[in-house]
Parts: sequence; C-alpha cells; structure tokens
Amino acid sequence: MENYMQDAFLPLRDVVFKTLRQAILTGELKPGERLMEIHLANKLGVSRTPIREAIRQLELEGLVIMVPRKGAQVASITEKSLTDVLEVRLALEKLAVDLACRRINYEQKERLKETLLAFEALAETDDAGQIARADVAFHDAIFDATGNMRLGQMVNNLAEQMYRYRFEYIKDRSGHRKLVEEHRLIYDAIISGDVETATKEISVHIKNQEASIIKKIRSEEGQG
Amino acid sequence: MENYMQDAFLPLRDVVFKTLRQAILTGELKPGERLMEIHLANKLGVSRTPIREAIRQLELEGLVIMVPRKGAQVASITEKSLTDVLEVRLALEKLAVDLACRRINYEQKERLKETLLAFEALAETDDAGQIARADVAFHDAIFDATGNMRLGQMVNNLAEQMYRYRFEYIKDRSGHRKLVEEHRLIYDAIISGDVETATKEISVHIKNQEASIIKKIRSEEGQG
DNA sequence: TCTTTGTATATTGTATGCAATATACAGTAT
DNA sequence: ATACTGTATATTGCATACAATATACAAAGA
Repeated sequence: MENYMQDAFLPLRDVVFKTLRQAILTGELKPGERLMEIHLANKLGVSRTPIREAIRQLELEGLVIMVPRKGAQVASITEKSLTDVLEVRLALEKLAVDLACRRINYEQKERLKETLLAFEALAETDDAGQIARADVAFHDAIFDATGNMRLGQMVNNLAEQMYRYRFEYIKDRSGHRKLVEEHRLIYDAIISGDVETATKEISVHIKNQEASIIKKIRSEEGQG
Repeated sequence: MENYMQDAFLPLRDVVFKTLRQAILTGELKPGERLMEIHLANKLGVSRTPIREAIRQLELEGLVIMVPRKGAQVASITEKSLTDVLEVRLALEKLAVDLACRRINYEQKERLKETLLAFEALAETDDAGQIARADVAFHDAIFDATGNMRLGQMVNNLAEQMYRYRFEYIKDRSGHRKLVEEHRLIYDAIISGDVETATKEISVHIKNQEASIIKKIRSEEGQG
C-alpha cells in the first residue's frame, strides 16, 4: 500500500485516488464500507488533505457515495443501478461502433486488428487479469477510431463501475469462445463499415455481460 | 422552504462550487482565466480548503482544467470539443425520449404537460433566465419519465458545458416559435408513445442548438 | 424494561502554516 | 539590445490544528 514511489512525479491526491480505486475495484474495500480519512491517511502515510481530494474524485466517478458530516462509503451496486448504467453504456457503445465504422482509418484498423489477435491469443490462457486488459485494449481501439475522446472517457467511466464483477464472465473458460466470437464479429463489421451489424453485435456483447453480472449479483444477495 | 433549510447546512465547498460554476456559465469568469485559490478565498470570504475542493469538482465536470503546480483555469470551448460533447449528448437524448415513450406513467405525463405549457407561456416574454430554466424543467421531466436517474445526470452534465452559449439561441425571439414547436412535437410523440418521431424530433432540437452555438463560437473566434 | 438525555468520543468541515515549485523581473555579461 | 541568470515573489501541494457535528453509550427517570 505504501509503495507510491513509482508514481512520485504524480500529485499525492492522484496516487491516493488510484490506490483507493484499485482497492474498491478488487474488492479489498467492500460495498458499504466506510472510508475514514484519518484511518486511510495513517494507512497510506499521507495527511488527510490528499485523501479528501481523492475521495471527492471517487464520488464523481460513482465509486463512493458521500453523506455530509458523515463521510464517504464504498458505493454498493444494486441491480437497478447496474441496469441503469448498462442502459446508458449500451447506447454509447452503439454510438462508438457506429462512428468507428464511418471514421476508422488505416492505422486504426491495424491497431484494432492487433488488439483483436492479442485478445484471441490470451483467451486460450487462464490469466484473467491479462484477458481483462486485452478486452479493455480492444474496446479502447474502437473508441480511438471514433475520433471522439470524450466518448471513450465516458464509457470507460461507466464500465469501471462494474469492474468489480468483470472477472465473473472472464473466469469460466467456457465463455471465452463466445467472447472471442463476439469480438470477431464486431471487428469484421467495423472493418467492412457495416454499421447495422456492428451495432447489433455490440448489443449482444454488452447484454451478455449484463446477464452474467446480474446473475452474480443475485447469487451474492442470496448468500449475503 | 426545504431548499432554504438545506442550503443553510450546505457545506461551504458546495456553496463555492455553485458560485464558481455560475460565474463560469454566465461568463463572469472567462475561458483561459486563472482561478487562484487565495484570491478566490479572499473574495468569497472563506479559506482555501473549500475553494480547492470546489475547483476539483469543476475539473471533473469539465468546466476548468488543471495544470499540476500551476493551478486551474477556466476551460475554453473549442469547436471540436463542442461537437464531441454534442455527439454524445445527442445519443443520450435519443435514448431518453425512447425510454420515456415506453415507460412514462400518468403522473409523469401530467408533469411533462405542465412544463411544456410553462415553457410556452414564458416563450412569449423576454426573460431569458426564466426561459432557460423552463427549458431545463421540460427536459428534466423527460428524464424523470425514463426512470433512469443516471441518464439524466449525465446529460445534464454534458448540457452544462454549453450553458455559456445557451442564451444565444434563447435571446432572439424569432427562435422562440421554433423552440416551442420543437418541444410540442417531442411532447406529442412521447405522449402517444411514438418512439420514431420522438427520437427524430429530439435530434432536430439538439442539432438546431448545435448550429446556433457553433455560429456563436465562430463569430467569437473571428473577433477574438 | 424502555425511553430519554447528557457526555465522551469519533469524525468530518474549515482554517492556516510550511515547504516545494513556478513565475516575474532586475541585473549582468556578451 | 539580447540572452542569461539569480533572486524575490506568487502560488500550489501537503500537513496539521481547531471547530462543528454526529455517534455511541451510560445513567436516570417513567
């Protein structure tokens, strides 16, 4: 936790922000858990000021919720909040592939192909972390092709809020073949400029994720 | 009344945040202008701490940009950043009217009608501030009908980034008739559940705004 | 026993002090 | 005159002290 030397050039508030975000997304900090400033400051070896500023950012990202005079706690994901987020995310992912179909250039096609092949190769392995990163890289290549950076930022922010459950649909290898197939269909559609197929396939892709995450949430509610 | 009580207990950082945002959106603080903590603290009669926290929020909202160790300055809107934002906003506004068509209930229809009539009445006047608020109320009623709060938040955040130019298409009374007509078409489509017409008309509505804002930006660039 | 109230403690909200860094400007050398 | 450099100033980054408020818990009364 105290190894922020590697990012020594960054402001402490950003280091703290990244540290806390990571802790939330990996489940080290669990939904509902309170984020107490003094405690975190001691743990990370900094003062309360950068902790406070980091918590404010996390709030804006939707990862924590703040109650005035009571402090912050890790946001808990309800099925409703998840479907709300996914409803918006689906619309933006569709927009992204639509724009990508129309605007992608040669270099971007090359890069998209690289990320696709990297993902396919990693899908044969069991390294869930690497697979997750390759998945992000593929989608980032699509956003890059849209030429609209803000769109990519917004979708990444929405996607981040369900990273806590991302491993669920990556863990079981039976799903890998399906993921690879979905990516391939999206890729082919974008390369050939087929807007209709691209938006249809990205919808399938997102909805499959939604289904597996909701399944996970329900099972957690069942036992919790 | 409730609002008054809440405002009285609102943390200073939120008061400062609202104050600075208002100053930016009204043009009192101009693009490129530096936001210096001590200066603002003296001006608003508070310490630097709530100023800092407010500036961080403004950064996350895209209204200011921060340079490490140099401070914050009011974000300047380029034509590219504006079209990027509007591209995303259009997709989300379409999603909103789509969902509203399918999900709106009786009370929400009543409220939507009220906001429509209020806007139509105010469009006859010259009070640009009131007209702007009525416009926001109408769109908020649509978001309310979607049942997806997050969608409304996100669109409002995007819309906020062009409030600086909002008065441009409200000021000239010749445009009022067009605005009223557009609202009416959107309203009718939502009430009758006509998804196709609703999304088409909201597109027209947004694109008209885009055109007038871009016109304004270009004229500013010309003289500035 | 249950409720209420008072008090001690914990925690956040705000102000301020100090250190690190950037900026501005004068003075000097070329 | 111009470029460079050193110093003073301005400004942010971080830490800490103090104030305001919420929380927990115990004691007292119904």
